[in-house]
Amino acid sequence: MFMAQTTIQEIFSDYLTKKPLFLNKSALGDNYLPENIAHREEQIRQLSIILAPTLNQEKPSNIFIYGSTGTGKTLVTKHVTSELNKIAEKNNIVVSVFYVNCKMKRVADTEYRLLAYLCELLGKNVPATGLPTDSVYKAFYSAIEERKGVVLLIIDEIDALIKKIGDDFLYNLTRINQNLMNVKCSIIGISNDLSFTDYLDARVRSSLSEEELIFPPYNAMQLQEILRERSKVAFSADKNYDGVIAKCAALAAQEHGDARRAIDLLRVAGELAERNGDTQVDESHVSQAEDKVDSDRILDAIKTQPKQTKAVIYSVFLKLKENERLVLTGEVYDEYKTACKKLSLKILTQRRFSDILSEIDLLGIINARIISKGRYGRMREITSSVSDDLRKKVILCLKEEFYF
DNA sequence: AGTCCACAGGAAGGGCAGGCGA
DNA sequence: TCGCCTGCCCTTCCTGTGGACT
Repeated sequence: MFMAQTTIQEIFSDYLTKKPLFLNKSALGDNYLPENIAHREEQIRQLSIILAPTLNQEKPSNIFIYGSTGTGKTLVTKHVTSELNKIAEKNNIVVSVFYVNCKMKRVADTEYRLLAYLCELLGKNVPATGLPTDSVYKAFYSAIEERKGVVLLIIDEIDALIKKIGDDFLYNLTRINQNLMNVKCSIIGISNDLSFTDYLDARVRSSLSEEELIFPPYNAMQLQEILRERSKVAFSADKNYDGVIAKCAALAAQEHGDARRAIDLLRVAGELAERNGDTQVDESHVSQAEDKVDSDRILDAIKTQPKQTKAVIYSVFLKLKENERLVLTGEVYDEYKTACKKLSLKILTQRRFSDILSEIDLLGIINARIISKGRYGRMREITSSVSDDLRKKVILCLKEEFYF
């Protein structure tokens, strides 16, 4: 007991006396808005031009923004709209900006939930279930109407939502101004999927993408510059981080120039160094960070899933461990049934099971493709999109959660 | 050319939790 | 409180399908 206490005291006093690696870790966080956004000058300029009529109380065009993950779409949009807000406020112009991310599970992943969430943002509470959708629309319209002036709705990861619920919702949104008297409402849709508009009805497509902006991926040099800017704020100034930054940038550039990944790598490398008690971040920390960033993302995604989905993931991974490379739908369903019996969980039908497989495919946890084995049937061929180590970790993690 | 497998995935509907108005 | 409505999750029933086999 006494030993333990000294150890705790040692840890805490060590922490206090040691010079911290991080000065301001939030500069490497998800919600950090830097003052200068490097290599996005053109996109910022274009977006500002499109949104400028707002300041005359005119409705700006609806905008569609494309680009793969970590190309600065959300950041630029938030930056430009917040600048717009500042100027509007200074000149007593009424502009309201609302941001929703459709990937938020059980918050904005159906038409009803998204509308309910928007109502909440607009200051009107709508119950989580029970109301007909058209009355939620009415609540939404009246909440917007109270705003006056111009309302900008930023809908992030809109491709994920539309693939799930179809484009009727977008059709209603594009006609929103017909239902509004005092307010002009514009939509800024953000999509990771460049071919997303293929899914849309022609009418929706033309009215939603009155303007289009494309965000190209960053190259390694650009990523380095971004990281250098951030590291100036995040870390103590007396150390040299060039090697570390170069490595983070190179790794992220391989993954279609994803700046978020580069920043995550740098942050996690710093955290690992700090935890080890090292005084300097070096390239070995980045290598460790690479594994950790991937596994944390997948583990987080899995932890927030409902029980049945977890059981399906568990069965897939367990079967993959046996079969090494790939598994087929039928095999996994059998494994799933066994797992459910063990867990005294209700066994869902193959139909529902098939839908859950599609969902975890969309989450990027597995890769499934439909193959035909001739007279031996048509089925999904499932491979893992995560490393063996991580798969083992997930199995252990779920075992712990399920108590066996 | 026709058959047949083992599913994929669409359509319809049931049960449940929860809201609303009378 | 009650009857009726809704969205969500799920089941049941069904049609469609690519290609090995006959």
